[in-house]
Amino acid sequence: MSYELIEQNDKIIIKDIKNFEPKHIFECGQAFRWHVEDDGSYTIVAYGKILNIKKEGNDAVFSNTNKEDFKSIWYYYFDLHRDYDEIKKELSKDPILEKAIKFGEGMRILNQDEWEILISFITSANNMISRIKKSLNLLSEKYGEFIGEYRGNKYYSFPTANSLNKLSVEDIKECGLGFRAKYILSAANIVDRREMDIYAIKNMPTDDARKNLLIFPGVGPKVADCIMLFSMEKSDAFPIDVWVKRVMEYFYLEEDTKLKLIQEYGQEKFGELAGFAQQYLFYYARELGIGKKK
DNA sequence: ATCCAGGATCTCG
DNA sequence: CGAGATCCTGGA
Repeated sequence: MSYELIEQNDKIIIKDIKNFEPKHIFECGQAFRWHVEDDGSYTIVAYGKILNIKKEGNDAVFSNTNKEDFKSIWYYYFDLHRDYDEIKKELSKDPILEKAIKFGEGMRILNQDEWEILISFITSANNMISRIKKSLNLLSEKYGEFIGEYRGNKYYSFPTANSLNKLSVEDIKECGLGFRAKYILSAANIVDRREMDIYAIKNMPTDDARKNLLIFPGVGPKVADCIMLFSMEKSDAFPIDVWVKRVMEYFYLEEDTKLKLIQEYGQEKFGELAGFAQQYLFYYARELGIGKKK
C-alpha cells in the first residue's frame, strides 16, 4: 500500500486515505485504551506512546508523533500495510456483509501488543466495554509507568507481567475486576516466569495458537479468538460474543444455535477473512441493536 | 431495592 | 458429554 505522507510539526498526515475511520476502528470492541476528545478525535495509548488520531475530510491526521514512530509503530498498529479494498470486495459477495461493510466502512483490525490484549480480553469476560475500559485504565494508572499528559489527561503504559505478578488478588480486585482478578494474576505469573512465551504464539498456526492460549485460566474459546485476531494477525479467527451470536442467528442461522456451530459456520463461510467479517458484523449488530431481545 | 449485561468455569445428571 | 448455575459490579 502506498500513501501520500505529509509531516508537519508533531503531525503526520495521510492524504486521501480510504478505509480509515477512527470511530469504526475503536468502537468495534477490539481496543479499550482510547479516549474521545471534544473535537471527535481519539487519543490512544499503545506501545508506551500517546497518539491522537483525527479524520479531517479525507485525510487522517496523526498528532503527537513523528515520522520515526509513525513508521516503526503506527503504520503496523493501524494495519496500514493491508489492502482493505480487496477484503471488502471479497466479503461483499455476501449481501449481508455488503450491508455491514457500508455501516463500518472505515474499520481496520489493529495489531496490538499480545500481553496487553491477553489481559484486556480476560477482563472482557462477562463484562461490558465501559467497565473494561475503566478497569484497564485503573490498572495502568496504578501499576504502569507514567508516560505523559495530553490535552489535560494523564496517560500510563500498560503494566508489565512482572509488575502485576508482584501484586495480590486483592490489589487487582481494587480495579473493579471481580472474579477475573485471579485469572489476571495467574496470567501474570505464567508470563513473568516464562512458563509460556506469549510473543511466540503468533508464529504458530491458528489451531496451535488457540490451544496454547486456552491454557491460561480465564481464557475460553471467544477470548482466545480475540487475542489471536487483535494481536497475532490470525485473520481466520472468528470470536463469537453475544452480538455476533445475535447477528449470525438473525441473518444466517436460527435462534439458540450452539456457539460451536456458529463458529464452524463462520470459519467455513468466511475462511481467512472470518476475523474481518466478524468485526464488520459486530459493529453493524451493535449500532443497530440487531437481534437484541426487546 | 432488584434487575440486567456480559464469557469462563464448575457442577450435576 | 450437555445444560444450567455462578461469578462481579455499575448503572437503570
